[in-house]
Amino acid sequence: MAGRRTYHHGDLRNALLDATIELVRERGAKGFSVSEAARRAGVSSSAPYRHFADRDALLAAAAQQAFGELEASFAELPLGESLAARAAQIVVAYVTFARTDPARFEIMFASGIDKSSHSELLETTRHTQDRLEAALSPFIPQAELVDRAAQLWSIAHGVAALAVSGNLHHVVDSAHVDTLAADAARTWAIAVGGTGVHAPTP
Amino acid sequence: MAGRRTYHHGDLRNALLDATIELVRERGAKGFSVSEAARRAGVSSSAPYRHFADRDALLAAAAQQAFGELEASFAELPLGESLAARAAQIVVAYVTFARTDPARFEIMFASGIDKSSHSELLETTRHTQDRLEAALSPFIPQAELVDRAAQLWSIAHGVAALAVSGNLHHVVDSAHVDTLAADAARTWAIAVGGTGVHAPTP
DNA sequence: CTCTCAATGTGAGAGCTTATTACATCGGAC
DNA sequence: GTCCGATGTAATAAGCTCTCACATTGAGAG
Repeated sequence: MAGRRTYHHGDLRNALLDATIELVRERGAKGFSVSEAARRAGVSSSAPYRHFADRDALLAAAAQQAFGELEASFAELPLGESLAARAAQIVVAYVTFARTDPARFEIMFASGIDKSSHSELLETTRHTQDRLEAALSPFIPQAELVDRAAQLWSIAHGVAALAVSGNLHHVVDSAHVDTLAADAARTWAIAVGGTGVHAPTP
Repeated sequence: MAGRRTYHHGDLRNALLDATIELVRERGAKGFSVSEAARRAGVSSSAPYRHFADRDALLAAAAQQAFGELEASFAELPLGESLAARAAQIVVAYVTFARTDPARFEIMFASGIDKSSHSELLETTRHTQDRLEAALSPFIPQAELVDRAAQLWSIAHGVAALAVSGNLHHVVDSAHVDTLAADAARTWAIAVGGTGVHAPTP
């Protein structure tokens, strides 16, 4: 793979994306460099610029891939029957995603890329948000839905970001993080949804 | 200030900290460079290394300053009489802090510095967390306190981080962000605290 | 089957950055 | 007044981003 024989790589774009995640895993987003990614893909340091406009574009593409994986993990959820159950599932899935491979999470949210200048990435996050709203919609009045979804996302994101960055110092093991996150979601859901199931929505 | 006459600057450390925040404000944490900070302080590019071990140390010092400012803004809160009131106040203060000057927030959480290798910074965040716990302690049983404080911090951090990074696309004005944040905090507090004032803890 | 061209990769290099090192300057302790 | 430690400078190595002219090749037109 590294020592190719042909002049053309064949799948450089994907090789670079793989190298990017691997590098962020090893050295953090800050330690990532286009040169090193090229080196690992076995091409010259200028080759990547045939596939990505600049360093940020490469990171943005990797971020987009990661968003896809997050959404995939949402798709596998059994989808509980009450708001509290769903909220807890979603938040735990989000936190698990972040903690299982912090590098992906770092690329998505802490690599310093300006989302507003990468429209396709903006589109992807918006899509993920739509999914979240869809999962909550049976339990929440239409008028509140968008804001409520944003709140739940905030809870998930807050726990994930603080846990990954090591700010929840008292939380030692991953089970504790999950418990904390699930409990926060359930607590929130109880007050939102009253009995847990919203009045039959049209 | 920039064009100094003396060989020695006199207050280079602080000048560099100021330049750092200013630079992050203008170009983001990624656009910050030690060279440019030195240039703005009117010294050579190697002078900063007399005051900070490396680029990260300078960012970490700026982050610590920002944590101090956050704590100061907490100190000014009137401290409501119910859990819901306090929770909402704290969360709104946190979100306001982040949105008023996103550069500070970016330095604190998204500049890529490894907190575990800057112990004094770790200490500072721990202290901020202690303050939060103290504010909630009258309303929450001792056994739950640490986790509950972490949850509230997560809510605040989640809203702030998502809002600052432009991920809450439907939230247009700052008033809406405040409302969303305050409502999330109150919702959470209602389920946590029952009537609002915790029963005398056993 | 050959020719050609657009896509893809290379090498060299400009201009930036971080960080180090030997040297210069200065203010305050003595 | 002298000296020394703290602070600033110049020069420089090494690495990074990104560009440009040039090399190579696969795939379609004829």
